[in-house]
Amino acid sequence: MATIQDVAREAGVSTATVSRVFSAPDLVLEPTRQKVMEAVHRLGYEPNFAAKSLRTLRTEKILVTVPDISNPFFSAVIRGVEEAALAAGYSVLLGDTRHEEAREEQYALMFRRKEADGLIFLGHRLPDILAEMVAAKGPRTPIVNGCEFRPGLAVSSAHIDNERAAAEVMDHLYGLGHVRVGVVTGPLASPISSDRLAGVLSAAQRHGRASALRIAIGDFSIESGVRQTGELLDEPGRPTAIFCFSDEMAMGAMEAIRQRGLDCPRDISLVGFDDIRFAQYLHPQLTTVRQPKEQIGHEVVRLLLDILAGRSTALQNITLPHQLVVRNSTAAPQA
Amino acid sequence: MATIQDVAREAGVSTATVSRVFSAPDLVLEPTRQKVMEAVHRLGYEPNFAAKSLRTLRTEKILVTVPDISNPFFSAVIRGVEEAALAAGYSVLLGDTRHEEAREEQYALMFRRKEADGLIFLGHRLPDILAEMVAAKGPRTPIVNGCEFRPGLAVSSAHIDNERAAAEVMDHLYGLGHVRVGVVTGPLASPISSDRLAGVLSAAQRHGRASALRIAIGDFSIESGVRQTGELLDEPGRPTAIFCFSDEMAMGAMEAIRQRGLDCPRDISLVGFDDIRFAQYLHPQLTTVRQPKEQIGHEVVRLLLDILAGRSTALQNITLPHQLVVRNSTAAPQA
DNA sequence: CGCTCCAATGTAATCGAATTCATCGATAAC
DNA sequence: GTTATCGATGAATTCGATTACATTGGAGCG
Repeated sequence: MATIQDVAREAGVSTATVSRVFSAPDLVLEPTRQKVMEAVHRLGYEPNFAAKSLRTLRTEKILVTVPDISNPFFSAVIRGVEEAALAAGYSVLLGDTRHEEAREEQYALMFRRKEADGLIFLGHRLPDILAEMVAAKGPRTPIVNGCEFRPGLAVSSAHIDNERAAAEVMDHLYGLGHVRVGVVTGPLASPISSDRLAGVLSAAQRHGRASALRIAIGDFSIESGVRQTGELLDEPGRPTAIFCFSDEMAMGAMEAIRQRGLDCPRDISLVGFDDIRFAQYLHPQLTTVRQPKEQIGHEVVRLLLDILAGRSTALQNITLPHQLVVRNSTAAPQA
Repeated sequence: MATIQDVAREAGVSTATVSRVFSAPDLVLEPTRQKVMEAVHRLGYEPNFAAKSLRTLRTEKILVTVPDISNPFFSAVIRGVEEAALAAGYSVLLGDTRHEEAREEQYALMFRRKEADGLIFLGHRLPDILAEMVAAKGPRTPIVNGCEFRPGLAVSSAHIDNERAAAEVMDHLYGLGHVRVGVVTGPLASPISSDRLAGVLSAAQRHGRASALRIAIGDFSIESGVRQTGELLDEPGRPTAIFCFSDEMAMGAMEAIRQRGLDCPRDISLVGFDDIRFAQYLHPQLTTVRQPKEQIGHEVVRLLLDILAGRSTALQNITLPHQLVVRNSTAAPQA
């Protein structure tokens, strides 16, 4: 591969001029620029990334860690991230942490080695190494959280109001006349689950139905949806409605409902969360909470770019609008 | 951030020794190593990636381009890639090309700038820049193709026997007694579609049913599944079975079938392709062709690592086993 | 005509780690 | 006791691009 020296020699100019042709073309005379570009094409020159990065201390990369790429919710957020990043001239380094702390730490090290200019994490944990960086540099550390919001982390973030969204789901179900409602949460360690659960509880109390509430703890997977919903359905005083904290668990819930010879929504109403793109093609079409997935991706990148450009000084925790999408999986309970 | 010089000074040794502590620990005496490591921890030193990369000409990264990450089939393959890459000390740079040539070229340039040691592309197109590299360096170019196989590209690859898999699907349908079969393909520009179509045609001819075959061209999306299946169902001489070249299109097909008041599998049998993890949770559970998604990811990384390590000299086009998974969406046609 | 100023370009230092070659001291061999 | 050998470490070069600073030549002005 040709280097900048080769191009300079070929074009009969200095390396500085060649460099300027790329980074500040208006500083160089048109005929010179042409000469250089010809040499560039003749040699098939492409600037060496490592050299450039070493000199400028910039990588033009954003590291994004995600608990599970195969989850359609996250892949939609990532699409948004990629889109916004690319538009700003950054590319995306993707890390699937598989919910494992060891992997999260591995990617944290990559970031510390300066393999990326900024870090976006879509989970709820911040590895110690990064927490130290945040403690040291404050809100100007180029680390941003997406989808979740944990005030203690002291990083900017973009997310929906999970508590309110969950309360709205419960309002919808109680409004239809349901009394006994079963809820399948995600792991309660994540704010995404605990916030939603808080919304569920407050709505239940407001409606005077707290004692008829049944809670099961899932892990956002289809399989846990099958299992936990199954348990809720098999208890005495079967609920007439199930609220799962993810669409995937709701898919599992549908299976559990069918396995018991029940019908959704006739016997059991079902609500999911996220509005992944498959939700409207399930049968019955799933009532769920739409998260602005791409928009979360865009916002999170915007927050990060503001930090990188030195434009932002204070933390920003952005709440984006969600929407309860009522489809065919919810109905009034049978008389 | 501390540099290797800082560590050397702190530990009272030369930079060479510090460097050796990391890259060749057995060349340095234990007490020295300890001294260095203490300094490393005291300063929180982490080698600068760009500097290392500039010197060694290696990035320890693999660039993976994929037509669409939000497609569960691809995200499963990517998981396999990530797993194998990480195990070998590489990290994954992910590029979502969204089926757009412009983006494919953008990532091709990244590769040429040496931002990654190797490239895995999961689509069917190889940008010109890369084709030139392959032409120049031959089979030792660290570029590998996954999922698809186009002999003309002259790169190693891992994939299933799409033609045979499609033929097996048709055998299954004809075996159940179906005569009029509708097929929804993907874009025929990709071998993945054209190979499967070849399998469909040969099976149809073998069974003497070629004239009862109806072909519609989709684009692998749910929406195109709804649309194309709809058209097939509305034609005179409605097929009794539909074979979609992806599970997502089959989800769309289910919707089209329901929209017309028909029942799957009673009125229409349905077969998908890929066996994404949602396939078994659809209702009815989807009969489909299982691709060894993670394994494709593993193999493709293995092929690439062989090239990078100089172990392989010739092209390798690896065919992995697929499996027809018969579930509830296929049945004998009504009498 | 001589001086200043500026635009265009060149020279050379620099980024941080890896690595070649040199050095030093200790041990082994004769 | 001298010298070859080897193991551990250091000094200095290198990777390829960016950029501060230096240089050159021509335009503009008095």
